[in-house]
Amino acid sequence: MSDASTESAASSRIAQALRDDILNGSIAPGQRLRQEDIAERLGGSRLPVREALRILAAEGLVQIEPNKGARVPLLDPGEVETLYRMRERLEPLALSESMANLSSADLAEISEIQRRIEQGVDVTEFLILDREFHMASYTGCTDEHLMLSVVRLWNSTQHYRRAFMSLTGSGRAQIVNAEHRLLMEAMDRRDTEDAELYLLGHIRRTRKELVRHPEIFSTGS
Amino acid sequence: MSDASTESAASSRIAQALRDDILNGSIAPGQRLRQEDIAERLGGSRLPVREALRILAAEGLVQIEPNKGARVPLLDPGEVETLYRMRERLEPLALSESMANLSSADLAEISEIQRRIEQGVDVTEFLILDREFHMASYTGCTDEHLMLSVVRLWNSTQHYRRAFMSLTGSGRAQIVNAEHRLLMEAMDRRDTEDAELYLLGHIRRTRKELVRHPEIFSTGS
DNA sequence: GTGGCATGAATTGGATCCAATAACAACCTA
DNA sequence: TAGGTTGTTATTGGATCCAATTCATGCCAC
Repeated sequence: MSDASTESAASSRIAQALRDDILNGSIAPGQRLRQEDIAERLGGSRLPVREALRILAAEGLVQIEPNKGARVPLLDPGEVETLYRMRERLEPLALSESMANLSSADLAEISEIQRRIEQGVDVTEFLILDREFHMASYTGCTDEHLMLSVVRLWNSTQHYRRAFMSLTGSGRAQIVNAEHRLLMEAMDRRDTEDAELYLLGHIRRTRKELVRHPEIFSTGS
Repeated sequence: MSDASTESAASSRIAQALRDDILNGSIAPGQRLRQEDIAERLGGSRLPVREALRILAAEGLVQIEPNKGARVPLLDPGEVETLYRMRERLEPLALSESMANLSSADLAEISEIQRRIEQGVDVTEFLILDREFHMASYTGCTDEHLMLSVVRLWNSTQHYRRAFMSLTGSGRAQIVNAEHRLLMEAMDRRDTEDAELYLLGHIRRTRKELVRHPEIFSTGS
């Protein structure tokens, strides 16, 4: 994103570049990541690349096998389903911790993101905005552990969310928009209980739809 | 070849040694970990130490600040409370995923662990056995992501669990034993719903007790 | 006496080189 | 011809050396 930032170390910079590549689909699940290639492509030696891979492994974006290198995890339907069940449990908690600290400006920001979602229907754009929408609703949650776990869950499932959206098209967008609006309305009312419930339903419905589309997980090889 | 097992790489070996030191309290929260010291103490150069620290950071056992080194996280009461709320949500899920796959031999093993808990009252021993008890109840959960999250939560809160047990003594042990027995009984009945509920109550009660003892978090400085 | 600043030492981050391990291929043998 | 074996190559893991950053100490000015 912001290439202007020379503020961070080389290791963080490489991690960020790889993270972007994995999340936007440039690097597909199952693909192997050779240290030397990355070092040459992104600049620097292999050492910061190794550290970057460790960072990404901590975020669930790659998995490292000793003496075998790093690759983007290739998940089976059962694993993704469990990740969604984890989201169903953790994200309502993050939302409840966030609610009390959300300013009306924050709520306006969330509303603005949703407005943009309802305009643009491009899949790539939707994935970005949908993530922004939910993350914006968690900005009031100050707990680092909880937010890190939530981000990990989003990262690990990002590819399958994109595959699902690419497959089903914009037909389901209406349902998502309705769910988002219900969630926003509860948040505007400062009703934490309702907000948690709508969020739970939103994630759970998505999980059930994902499970019904196993073709998303075909490796294509 | 002096040691029995040449099984693991130096980086994993160092990580394991540090993990043990942190979990058993040899390295206290807030303490800084200098790479050169560790390298000298455990053998090897600084490089595998750096990788080991990354591994531990992924598990929540240390936190790394750029150019400032690694230290064992020092949590405040609010953070620990949130970690326990996360446990309340995730561990019943892990238990439910586990239940179907537990053999009667597994249940017997759990029962045996609980039997040993009810004999020995030593704090150090209790912490080990209590962890074994719960982890044994999750052995049927095959999902790596979920189990890794659960282990992270146990790791991050280990020190405060020890401080709490050291403080309150064995008076509370009776309550824990009663809760464990209720949980075991539900598991023996293959009643997942009840088991989840007892587990939730067990964790939640512990959280509330922890919150009522803020002296656990005094740094001592 | 106190605050800011510069200089030094200590520590982390990165690059290059070397060793160990694993994937791969060609070969030989039954 | 099939299977095992052995040698080669590619890739990761580790050690040493050098640079960059941070922290502490002490000094000087006010």
